[in-house]
Amino acid sequence: MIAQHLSESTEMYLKAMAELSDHDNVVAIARLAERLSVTAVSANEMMRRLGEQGLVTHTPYKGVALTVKGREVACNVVRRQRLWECFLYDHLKIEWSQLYELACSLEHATAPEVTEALDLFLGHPKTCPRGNPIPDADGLFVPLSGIPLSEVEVGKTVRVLAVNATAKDVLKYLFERNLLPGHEVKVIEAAPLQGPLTLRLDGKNKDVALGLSLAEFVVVEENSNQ
Amino acid sequence: MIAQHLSESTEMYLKAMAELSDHDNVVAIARLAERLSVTAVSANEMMRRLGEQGLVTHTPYKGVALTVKGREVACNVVRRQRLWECFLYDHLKIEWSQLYELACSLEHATAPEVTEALDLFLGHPKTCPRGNPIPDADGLFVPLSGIPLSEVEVGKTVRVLAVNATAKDVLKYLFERNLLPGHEVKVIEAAPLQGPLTLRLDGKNKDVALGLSLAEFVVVEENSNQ
DNA sequence: GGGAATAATAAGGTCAACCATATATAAATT
DNA sequence: AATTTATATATGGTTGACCTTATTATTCCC
Repeated sequence: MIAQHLSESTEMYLKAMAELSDHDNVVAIARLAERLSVTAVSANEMMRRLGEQGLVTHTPYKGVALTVKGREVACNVVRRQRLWECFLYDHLKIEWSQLYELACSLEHATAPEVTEALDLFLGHPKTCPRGNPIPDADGLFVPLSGIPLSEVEVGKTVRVLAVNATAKDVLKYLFERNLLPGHEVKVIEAAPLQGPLTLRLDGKNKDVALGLSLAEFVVVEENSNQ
Repeated sequence: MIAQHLSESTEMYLKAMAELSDHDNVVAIARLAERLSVTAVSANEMMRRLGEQGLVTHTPYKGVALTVKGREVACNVVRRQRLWECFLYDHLKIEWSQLYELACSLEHATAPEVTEALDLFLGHPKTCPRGNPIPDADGLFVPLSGIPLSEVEVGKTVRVLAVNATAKDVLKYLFERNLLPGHEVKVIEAAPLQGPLTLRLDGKNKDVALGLSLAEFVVVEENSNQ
């Protein structure tokens, strides 16, 4: 199968689908539109086009899903994205909260030979600085087996596996509070009515309040200690 | 002056102008169109648009020239291009003849903070693997003081300073014949009627024939020995 | 079962960057 | 000076990816 060049727009839609799809792989077009900051009409049009290209399937009133071919492309886009994040962070010392955005521009301009040479240069990294797995050249990767911090029971202590946010301001906010892969978080309290969590980081004294919708972005390991 | 994002197309036009302009800085629109593989009509349209943005000036029937602002942008594009060439060659071990093309895609997707971090990472290189100078963050660089190999007198021995070609096949051809920066070339013979040059490389026995228009791409130092 | 919310489609518009064809104008050459 | 050649402009068309404003269809929930 010859990989003709797909537009930046196409790659962004496919990547967003891969990032948003859970269990059944289906994504509501409205969610996609939201993530990509376009109108629902535009997203619908795009889905028709991608459908014609055999990259997605659309079940009206249900949502869209990646085809095998679509998933292949999406994984490759994610691969490029996360490899660039590694490079920008480890070698260029770019600020953590800017990684996603800056790597995103580069990913669409990266030829296969550059992707593979970069992977080799970086020593075949398994995860990006945000903690997410990097698909290999065949699109394979070990999915994160964690749960959102928002679902952790009060009193438990867990370790952060990854941060799934993409927006720069959200990343900056989490970075400033040290909610980064590898850090330990104890859930001290969960305020009622979707109120914020109170967290204790790395056993330190100072506690941190975190809104529930922000806590959804933070993926932590499921099995806690004590 | 706030640097709003210019389109890839705009950057390519400005870069081509910087690469094609000689002495008086003026480029014929037909040359530009040729280099960018678009029709003269398209190039004319684009020059009107760039003129409105204050990036170029167009003197009808004479040609176009970069304004100060346009030159600033162009130098920055060239800077990004050549820094990426260094990275791709020195660190990713990408094939020499592919450097221009692959770096070209990346250059348009490179934010200022990445450019500067890359420059630092690379140790502020002065030239790219093709031998061309890399403008600094202010757009300053020492222009090459060389002449095309096509203009060297028969019998003289010169050193290659840079290769100005951009097309992959041309670069591959020159690479295979070792016409690379740093190598020594003796012009053995120049065939009449725009015929090819006969060259001796690095004092080796085997001679190389090179068409005149190809020899124009090879920039060599002016002052020869013997 | 009926209405509210959500989703899809239809119709028409914009914008950048291309294209072709035709005509007008300046420059260069004889 | 006249012709050829190069350059410029006018006109109209295309494509991808957006947009808005209806209108229609479906699903969900009381």
